Amino acid sequence: MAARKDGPSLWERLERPTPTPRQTLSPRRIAATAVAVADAEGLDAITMRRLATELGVAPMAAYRYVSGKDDLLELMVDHVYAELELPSGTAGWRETLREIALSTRRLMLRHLWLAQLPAGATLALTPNRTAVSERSLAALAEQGVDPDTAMAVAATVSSYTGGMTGAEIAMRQVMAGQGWSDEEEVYTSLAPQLTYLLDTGRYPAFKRYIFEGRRKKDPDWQFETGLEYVLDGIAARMTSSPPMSPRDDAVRREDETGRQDRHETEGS
Amino acid sequence: MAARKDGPSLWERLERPTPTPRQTLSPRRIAATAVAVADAEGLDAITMRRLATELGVAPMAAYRYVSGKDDLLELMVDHVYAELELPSGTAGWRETLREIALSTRRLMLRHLWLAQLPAGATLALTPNRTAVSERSLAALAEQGVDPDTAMAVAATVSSYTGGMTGAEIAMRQVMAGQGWSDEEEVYTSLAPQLTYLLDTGRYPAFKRYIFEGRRKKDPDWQFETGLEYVLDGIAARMTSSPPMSPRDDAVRREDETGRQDRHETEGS
DNA sequence: TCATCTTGTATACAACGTATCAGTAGTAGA
DNA sequence: TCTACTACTGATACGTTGTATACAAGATGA
Repeated sequence: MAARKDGPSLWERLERPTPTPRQTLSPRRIAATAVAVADAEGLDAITMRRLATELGVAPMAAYRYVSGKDDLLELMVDHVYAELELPSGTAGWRETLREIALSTRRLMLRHLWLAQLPAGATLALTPNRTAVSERSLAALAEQGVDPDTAMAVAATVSSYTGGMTGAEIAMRQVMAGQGWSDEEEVYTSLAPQLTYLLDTGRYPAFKRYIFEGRRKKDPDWQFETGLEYVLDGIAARMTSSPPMSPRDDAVRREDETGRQDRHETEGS
Repeated sequence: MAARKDGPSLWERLERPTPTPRQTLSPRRIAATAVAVADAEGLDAITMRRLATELGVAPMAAYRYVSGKDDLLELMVDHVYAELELPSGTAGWRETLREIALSTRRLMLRHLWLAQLPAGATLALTPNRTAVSERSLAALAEQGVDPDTAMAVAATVSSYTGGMTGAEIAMRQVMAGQGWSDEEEVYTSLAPQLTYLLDTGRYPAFKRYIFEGRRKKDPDWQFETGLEYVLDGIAARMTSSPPMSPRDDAVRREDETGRQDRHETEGS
């Protein structure tokens, strides 16, 4: 502490690892690194300190770019939503919404930690997430659907998608933690909690599904079945009540919208 | 440290506050207390220490009853699901599923922290949560729906319900944090984040909703509209493909099922 | 050359979840 | 009535976490 104001000696200077090329950090790099860690080890591995070591930087360094951990999580969400491939644009509303739903599910399965986020964080209004909503709303507006209905429809599909996929991921992780195989010895190697529940006899219909369900191991079928229900229900209303003010001039062309020229956080 | 083995003196004994009536704790009391705190101050207020002081007990005391904080959260979830009023049983599947969805939404709005839980915890298989699934599955089985389809239907509705209500709660909290009033000065007092997004011009359909949406402040309408879509879509499939093996003997009566004689965590 | 801005670093702290162990009130045998 | 036992609660402590604050070193512009 004595030689503080004298500056470092020559030897100290020589020993200093690298003259730290400035600007080693950026929101992009931070997001990409955090996402890589979360993909590999789950959301619990995301720690400001862990992130710092992964970036090769002091624990507090990232705070120049994110105001705190919540910010970091938002950044991560936006970063991965840039991956989501949006349908090209000429298909009808139904095909558009369907493809967005399937893409979203694939995205969540690729980044399981998305399902571990508190419900609020998943819904944060980040640029790339908003682009997805925009695509859905635009497809509906093009059909002449009024804004309120369009939002209700889009919210319905995306709620279904998020909820269903979240449940699928939770189930997967329980099964992985339990070391289940792929076959039908479900009951014998059941999680103790579940065994207890079923044996109370209070859940016969649930039990029947566990024993007799054939599609238990087919999450694709489950997801797509439910998705068709939802889309069918929407379609019924769309055709029964004729579209209001089709080609309203307030409906912008969406060629100019969407994802080209995206926000900072992009690519991977 | 000297008089350790002599035991407390008479005066010490007299001074001891209460001779601690045994069994001050129980899972019920723990759950009820934790729920009360979370209801009043949000999930972040739930701390093992805070819980302990609220119970008037040492920080580690609760660990005799829950193995850790995750356990505590599960206990809380189960505790509040005991509140959920299940439909009485004679209505058709559609009315049953509809009422369960509405009840679930009301429950979540009463306990906003349910939406803050990581997606996995909300789906934990607790007795009272399973009772809700059971009720849906039973209503469908009674109609002769096979177990796989019944589960797909039930999962669809509950995914929709959880996702939609979670989004509603997140929105509410953003609005509350921003101090919005009830009227149409939406854009001027908009959250800065949202203002920025809209001004990029990349989200015209989204922007149109913000400016022209009439039902923005009507979450009941939004929820029920989407719910009808979902139920309509299910109904279409149910009638088009005739039920298989109606009154199959594997379909138990559900008079005996459901929620009477519930698990430990009950009431409030 | 010097002041200023930017960017990463060092240190520190309060709060958290929880392991461990000690104490103590009730119960059961003698 | 005494003693041993058991079930429960309390105290203490440790490692980790998010983050406030103050500082230093490279970059920049006069």
